[in-house]
Amino acid sequence: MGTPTIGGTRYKEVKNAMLAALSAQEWKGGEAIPSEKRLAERFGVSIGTLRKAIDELVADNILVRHQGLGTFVSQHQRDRHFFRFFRIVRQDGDKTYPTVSLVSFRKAKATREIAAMLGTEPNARVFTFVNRLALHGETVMIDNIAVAEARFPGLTEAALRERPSTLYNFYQDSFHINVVGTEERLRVATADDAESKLLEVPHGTPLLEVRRVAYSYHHAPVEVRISHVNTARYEYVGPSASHEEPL
Amino acid sequence: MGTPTIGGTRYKEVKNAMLAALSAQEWKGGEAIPSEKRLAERFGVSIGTLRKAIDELVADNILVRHQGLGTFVSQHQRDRHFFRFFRIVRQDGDKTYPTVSLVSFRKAKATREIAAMLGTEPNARVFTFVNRLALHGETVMIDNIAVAEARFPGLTEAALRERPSTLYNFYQDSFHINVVGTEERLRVATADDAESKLLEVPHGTPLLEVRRVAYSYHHAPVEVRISHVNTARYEYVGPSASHEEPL
DNA sequence: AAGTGGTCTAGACCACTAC
DNA sequence: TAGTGGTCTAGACCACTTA
Repeated sequence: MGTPTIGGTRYKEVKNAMLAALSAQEWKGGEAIPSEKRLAERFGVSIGTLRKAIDELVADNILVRHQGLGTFVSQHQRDRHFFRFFRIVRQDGDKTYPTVSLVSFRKAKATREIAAMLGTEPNARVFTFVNRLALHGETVMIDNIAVAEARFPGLTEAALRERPSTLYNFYQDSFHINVVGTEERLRVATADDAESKLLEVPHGTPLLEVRRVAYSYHHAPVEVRISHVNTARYEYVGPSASHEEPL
Repeated sequence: MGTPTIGGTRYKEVKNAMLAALSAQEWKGGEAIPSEKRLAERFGVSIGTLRKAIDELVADNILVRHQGLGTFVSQHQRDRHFFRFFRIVRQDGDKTYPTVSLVSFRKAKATREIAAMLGTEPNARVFTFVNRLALHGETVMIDNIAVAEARFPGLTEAALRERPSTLYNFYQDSFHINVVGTEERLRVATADDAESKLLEVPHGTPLLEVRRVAYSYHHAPVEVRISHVNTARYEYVGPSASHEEPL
């Protein structure tokens, strides 16, 4: 193979070559990639080795296999792994999809903090917008979101408002950016004026703050999101740290 | 093989047989299991198939491989995956091991809620104890812990106090119980009288509440823990939802 | 040097999906 | 029926650890 990246082993080389192809949008979100046999020939490895590379990409949630159908570039929402990124559930455990509405949208310069998290230069231009999320008809969560203008050229309030699906799906379809992972930090914060109105709680009510950075391939930062959650009736589901299937 | 559990495929059967051997304490925490060659012969499968079973057990954090040395039953603390279970870090990202001190210990009947989480019958006898955790010399977190008496026969305050290592390591060494996964729910709570004294904050100060159930093999509940964290200078690190290694 | 896990091969057969 | 991924084999050679 062309060894686009030097990896210690054959299958890592194959994995990196496939990540490169994904970054170059040779295969786009939702599309099927070539069959294992064809890819094995293309990269000059046996099917077993090719499978090991794909195994890791599947473990990373970058690809999805469907027996008898093919292997596909992960798509958000449609793949029902929506709740991997949306972790707020009712305290009785009930999971529902949130109703999202856009509260504000503007262009701005990144604060030092946001720039650092986005990995851009300080003062880079960013789009910032605020979403209100409701569950069971009740506003539960306010998201403050920032993305780099350079990565989302031509993003408009109208496009955001009219997106047919989830935000990460919109990033994928309209900007060919695949969110494949996130990192989150949680702490307690309090409701400011705007939030107390939207959430219908008194000013200063303690809220759960979730600071998230979303990443694409190669851990490249895509989006920064600071969420404030009213946990009176809802809560955040943390990591499960085990994948053992029930018998 | 003896098919102790019916699994659709050979490697799942092998995996279940190995889980059974682990539950039966044939291989104990920290010990090496037999070599791949020997295990392949024992279960009557090829090495490749045996490896696939072990692959999953490693992915579940139940086994750990060391090239040239062997495959071992996961040990807490010693394996440095301590921070998989301890998720509180300073807001600047600094990670340190907590200093733990036992505040109280007693036998009691489980509340309905605790019994449900522990999977015991209502009113089952439990041990409940409280730990105070300090980071950088500052008390940051109070843990309220409950375990079933039936699973921890003869547990005493002295044994707890004198344990040489982490709690989960103590469970492993003294009761042969391996914690392999957790589930956590987070919300905002407030400091009660006892907590406000220990954490040196005013009564009613909002705290981050983490409700955790720890599981052993086959998702069997082992321990329930309700933690209250002062997030003024510390925070909770959430799931990362991606395992892609940096290049 | 001997023993371990890590990688890799070149197939085989099965189960599922679409036509 | 043809094409796909899912499982499985029976080896080979390499890299690492211990002695």
